[in-house]
Amino acid sequence: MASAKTQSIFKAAIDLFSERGFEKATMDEIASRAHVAKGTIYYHFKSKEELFSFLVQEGTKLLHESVLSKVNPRKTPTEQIETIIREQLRFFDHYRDFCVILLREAWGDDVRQREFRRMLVHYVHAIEQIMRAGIESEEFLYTKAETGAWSIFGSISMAALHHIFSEPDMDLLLLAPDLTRMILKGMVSQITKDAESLVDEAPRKAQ
Amino acid sequence: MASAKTQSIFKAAIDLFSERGFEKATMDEIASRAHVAKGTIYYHFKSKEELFSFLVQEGTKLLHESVLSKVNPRKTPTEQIETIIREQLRFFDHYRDFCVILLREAWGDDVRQREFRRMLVHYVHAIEQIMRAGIESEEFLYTKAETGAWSIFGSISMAALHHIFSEPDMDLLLLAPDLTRMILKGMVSQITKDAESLVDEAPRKAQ
Amino acid sequence: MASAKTQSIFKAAIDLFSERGFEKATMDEIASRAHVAKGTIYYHFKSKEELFSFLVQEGTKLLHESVLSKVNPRKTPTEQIETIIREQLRFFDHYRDFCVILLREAWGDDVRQREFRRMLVHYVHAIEQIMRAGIESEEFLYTKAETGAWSIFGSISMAALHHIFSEPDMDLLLLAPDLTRMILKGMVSQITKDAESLVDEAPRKAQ
Amino acid sequence: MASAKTQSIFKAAIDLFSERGFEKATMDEIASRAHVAKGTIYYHFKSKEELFSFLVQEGTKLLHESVLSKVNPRKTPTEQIETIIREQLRFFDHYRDFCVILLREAWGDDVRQREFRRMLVHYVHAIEQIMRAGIESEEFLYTKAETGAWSIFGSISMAALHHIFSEPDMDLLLLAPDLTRMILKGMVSQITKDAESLVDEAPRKAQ
DNA sequence: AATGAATGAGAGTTCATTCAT
DNA sequence: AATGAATGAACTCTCATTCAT
Repeated sequence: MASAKTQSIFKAAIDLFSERGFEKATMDEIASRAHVAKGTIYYHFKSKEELFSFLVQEGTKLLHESVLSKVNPRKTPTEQIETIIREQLRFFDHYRDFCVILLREAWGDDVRQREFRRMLVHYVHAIEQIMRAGIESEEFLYTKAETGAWSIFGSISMAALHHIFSEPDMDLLLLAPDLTRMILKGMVSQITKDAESLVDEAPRKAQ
Repeated sequence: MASAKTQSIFKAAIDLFSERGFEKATMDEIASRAHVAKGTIYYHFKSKEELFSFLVQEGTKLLHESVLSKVNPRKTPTEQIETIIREQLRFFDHYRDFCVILLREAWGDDVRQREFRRMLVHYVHAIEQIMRAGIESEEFLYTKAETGAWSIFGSISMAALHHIFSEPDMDLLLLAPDLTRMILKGMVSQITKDAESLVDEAPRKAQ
Repeated sequence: MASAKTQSIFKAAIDLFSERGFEKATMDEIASRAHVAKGTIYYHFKSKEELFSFLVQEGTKLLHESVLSKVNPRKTPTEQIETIIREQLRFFDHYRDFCVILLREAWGDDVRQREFRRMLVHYVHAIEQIMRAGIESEEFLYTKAETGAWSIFGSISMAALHHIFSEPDMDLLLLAPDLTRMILKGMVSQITKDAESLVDEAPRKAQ
Repeated sequence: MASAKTQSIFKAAIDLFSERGFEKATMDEIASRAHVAKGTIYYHFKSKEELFSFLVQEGTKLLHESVLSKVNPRKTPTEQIETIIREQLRFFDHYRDFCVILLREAWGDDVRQREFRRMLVHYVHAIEQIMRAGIESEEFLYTKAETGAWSIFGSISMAALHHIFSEPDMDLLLLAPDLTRMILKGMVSQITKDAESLVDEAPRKAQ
């Protein structure tokens, strides 16, 4: 599972799936970038789909671990969310290729895409749990936790994705302060916040 | 530009690009779903890329118009953002196929993808302008407008995308209240907000 | 179904399937011998299997028609069998390639092979019917008709097949007198026949 | 030549060549069914062709011995033929896999197939000799011995082959009485035989 | 303005064979 | 004597594009 060849195939595959997308990445090019013969890939992975699946599984597992292992469950939900934002940015910064794959290849009805979404859902669930705890303790405003979690995930991911393409040399961690503030405190400043009634307080029991 | 044939090719193409993605959608299937001969598509569009580009251009133009025409520039930035959230959700709800294409096909280095991003950037710029106005008038907390705009766009888009795949029958507009509250007021409730110092107030001049 | 291209693909396919067998015949070579591009074959036939099936169907249909149309149902079973031997040899002589395919590719558990056998069984059934009629009228010695029919088919086919490979220039029809005599009158001469009791008379009702 | 490994490779190869045919049987599957590593096969056999040739040689040698050792040269040609029919059926019943290989893989222009036919010809020659003796002694009707021998071989083989696929559980020896009668006495009953002149008496010297 | 038969470069995959251990 | 990871040539099949009609 971690021979030198397997490793180098793995690396080349991430590279190329990120660069060209699943469909346009070719096994020929993966092989040549991994400095192995094409047959060697098929000796280690049953098919292109399986290579991709393996990579996605390892990737999301790593995302899950990298981010959530940093979250201290004894801290407040607010602090936990703040950690998630920071660590997810750090992960995306480190694994830019995987980040691109993640946000591009998860949407569709292929088996591979469904499976990918399942792994992603698993990660977002963790955010959802923190939200629920915060709502329970009234530290957070009431929100449908599922929507909230995906909103947070989208906020971080899209900001990261945009910067990966528009400013490739930028350190994505620089986005953390702004994203944290926006996600936790919202856009509207204190001063005007009380006055407005645009946003209805959601009933605490509706869900 | 809008003959009956062109229209039906257009519809079929959106359908299939959304269903299968750019690479897996075939001209054969587009032709058959549009009830025209394959040659006919090439009579109207130079290539698959061009068909896709045309579709992306019309789509983002429509997104731009559908959403921004509803924004009243004489209202407050807060109200404008609220309108954008609602109208973007309405648009995504109406054009789910395009929404999927948008979020899946924009990321990569192909000409087609770059062009797609340029159109998208144009749309997000409009959000950015509103942010800047709000920050200027101190109605909004200070944030790097670019990051903020993409964060908002990501928040709405990802929540929508998730629900498109997990609850296909749901009316996406139902996400509006939660998203609006999260984006404008943030997650943290009033009570605890003052106490915490986790989120540093960003210096007003840094950008 | 009978365009010039389809015809030439058909011819080339028979040629090559006979020359190399189903597995070793390549679509590339079939295409080049048919003077069409490889894609053209796939435009007309879904797959190599389907091309083969089509060819087998046409071939066995032709065998069936060529041989059985010559059989006069008002003549005696003996005469009918004699016709079948002669006409099957004529067919094999004319379509040597198909003859080789027939006897080589029908045995196995692939869908293609099962289907092939079904067509073959259909042909041998016709021989079986004649046998049954002859047995009924006591013109023929009692024999299990199924076994008898396959015995006749095997006798003709194997003799033909052997000569196709060992004496490619020989007219297979020259085999007709010997085969007819052997099949109808057996090997043993009149003189000795009565004396021997080796072959038990089969009970007329056993089947 | 007969180590435990060689034996088990041999068995697995017969199995798979019969099940899938020469081309579709893979060395991987043969190795795995023989419970040896793939390299081991190549240690014992130079190539797939050679493995097949070895197997064919052993098989036809066994056929030759199994059948002809039962033929008593002091008995009449009629009795000898009767023995051959019975014993060939017994052999085919016992080695069904080899029987299928025999009748499927012998026809073609590959070296392997030519060699196979040479072995087969050797066996059929033995039948031919008996025929010649019978013709000489006027116990048999005059027939071109070569044609007659292949006719007999085809008759037995095709009947066996058909039943192997259509009634896998049947004992092939049950075919012996019918085949013996057909081959020795022919289809036509005594009563009508004299009357008919359809089958010309072949001139005794033509060959 | 519209067609669809024809194309061929290029994709994913298989597998007999080799060879260092 | 035996192994199995590695190879790459060769295979089937796909599909955007062309062009004569």
